[in-house]
Amino acid sequence: MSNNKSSKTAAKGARRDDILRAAAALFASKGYAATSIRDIADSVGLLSGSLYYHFASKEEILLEAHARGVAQVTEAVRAAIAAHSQPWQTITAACQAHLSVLLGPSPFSQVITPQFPGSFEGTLRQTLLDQRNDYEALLKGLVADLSLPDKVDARLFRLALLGALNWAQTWYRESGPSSPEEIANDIIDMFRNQLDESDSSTR
Amino acid sequence: MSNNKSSKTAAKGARRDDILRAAAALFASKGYAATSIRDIADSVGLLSGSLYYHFASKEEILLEAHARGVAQVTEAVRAAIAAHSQPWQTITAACQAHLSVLLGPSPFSQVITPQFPGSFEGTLRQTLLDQRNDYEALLKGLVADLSLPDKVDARLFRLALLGALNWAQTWYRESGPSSPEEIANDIIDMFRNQLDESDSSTR
DNA sequence: TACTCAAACTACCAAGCGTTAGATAAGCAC
DNA sequence: GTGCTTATCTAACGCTTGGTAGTTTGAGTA
Repeated sequence: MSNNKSSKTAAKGARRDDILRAAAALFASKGYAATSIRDIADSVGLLSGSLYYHFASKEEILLEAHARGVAQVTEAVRAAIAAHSQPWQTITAACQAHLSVLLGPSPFSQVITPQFPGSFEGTLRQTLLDQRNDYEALLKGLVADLSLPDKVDARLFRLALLGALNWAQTWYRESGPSSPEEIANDIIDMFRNQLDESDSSTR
Repeated sequence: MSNNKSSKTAAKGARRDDILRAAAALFASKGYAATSIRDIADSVGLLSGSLYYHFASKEEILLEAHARGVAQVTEAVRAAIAAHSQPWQTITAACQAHLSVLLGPSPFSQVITPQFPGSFEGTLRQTLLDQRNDYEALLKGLVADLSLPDKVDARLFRLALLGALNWAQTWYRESGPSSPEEIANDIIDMFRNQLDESDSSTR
């Protein structure tokens, strides 16, 4: 029965997913080093040894969770970009997508930022960096399209914007007054007006 | 001999200082959870048990290192503020001081940011938050003095600015093209011009 | 009914963890 | 020089860590 096979596959995928999801949530809230393999197993209702049927190591869990987080953000931003053509509208939509995934319910995207600071070493560190590279390149392109005035350094603009956005992970509460999209929009506004004196037609 | 006593006190203080310094550097680079008491002892040339002559626990080391970091930044910013009176000049000087300490050689200030994300629980978490509160209040005052236009939310302005600045910890390299002061200055510029159409006299 | 196999469990390992207690050696005080 | 203090080392404690090996379970297949 093909139905059988597919449900089995789905079930297996679901288990992996559960584990990754639980691990991502724990990594995001306590940090990677402070999260034990037993914490993860507990939170998904298994015993510690059982995780090694699904994953080869703790590192593998981190890498896959991180990859999913990056993929989710990238996808959302790609979709947002595709829906616009005017550069400032495009980057605004991209920032909204970025922040709404980052502050949204998915535990994967929350793994991305706080872990980063260089806390890791060697191969692990490099793999994490590689996973981000495509996304960084995407953002670079968006900033380049803005054709900023010469006096504004595009690199610093991108880094400052990204910092302002990502920092929201530190203080954002779902119960607060603004949605992620509103926050992203307001932040973009702060970065904008002085830069486009000659091109405020779309505002 | 009073000389004797003072040199003794100084020596003791110096040891504590060495340990805190080494611990702060390790916490900043590997994270608190991933840093063992033996790592700290090794890096200062002692054995693990000996640290407990100087500190009661690993947590105490973190708390004191964190407090020193916050104190260093606060002091630098206070001094910068005192030297100016015009609001935008004042906040610019404050941001320069903030960033130059944060990206400077002191390991203490580097403990402040990356550790934060909520990674800690209970009393420890609250104590860390309390240590930051005074500094946050200081910044709030600076932003309030700017008398921003009504359409700009002062809270979001402060958080976005702080995010843009602090994010530099992620990407700043001493070998890069800009100094912390230049970076802070350029970031403030990005946030500024659109906000003071009526008050650009000091630019 | 017997076989297969995914998916879990049980039980353990060696290493490392934070922390403690007691011994030791040097320096100052009387 | 005897005694107190400071700063360290030695050695161990109980516990947790990431990881492994072997066993059991239960459902699907022949």
